[in-house]
Amino acid sequence: MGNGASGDVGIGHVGINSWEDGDLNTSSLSFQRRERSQKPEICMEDEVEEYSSDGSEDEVVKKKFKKGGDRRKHQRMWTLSEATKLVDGISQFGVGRWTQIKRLSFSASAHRTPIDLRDKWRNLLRASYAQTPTKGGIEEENSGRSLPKYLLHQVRELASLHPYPRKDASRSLFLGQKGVDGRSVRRSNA
DNA sequence: GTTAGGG
DNA sequence: CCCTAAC
Repeated sequence: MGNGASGDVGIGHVGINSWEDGDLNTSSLSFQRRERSQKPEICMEDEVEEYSSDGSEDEVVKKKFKKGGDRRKHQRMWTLSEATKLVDGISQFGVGRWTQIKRLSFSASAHRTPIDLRDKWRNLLRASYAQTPTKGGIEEENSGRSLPKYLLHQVRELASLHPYPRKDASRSLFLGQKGVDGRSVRRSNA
């Protein structure tokens, strides 16, 4: 718990993931690219993306290369917990508040920039839009690879509720009102 | 500085 | 995921 970032992220499986928290930014103008796509390639036997099955968050790079198929250089996989947290954050503050969401809901995430959240939301929207065609004849049933139905439903609700309310982020919520923060939407920048 | 859109 | 443009 050296950094305030580590709060709920419980990675107790492997002790190699040290690149969890701690902004290792070079603080320079030249290297603003962080160390994305350049993660320390630790060739371990098998790095499986496994969660604690219930409440523990997940945080592991998609580097599942077994003994026979070295497939490094992959992207990060957004998991259900992250998608849930994203949808949850949006349900709390509203769409288009990535910076705020990242600061509150993803404060423990070293990676995933506000832009990343928006990117994932875009993909989620695409999935929520391409679902439920159970009529007509085109059955694009989920191959079980996509997100759960309830998640898709939440995404659809949020998308239908407000595309991107640049006015207010609080109130008008009923999906999972966990406690609307009293912070005004006037969070100007530096 | 942040959000939005496209590659 | 990364870059660019607009707000």
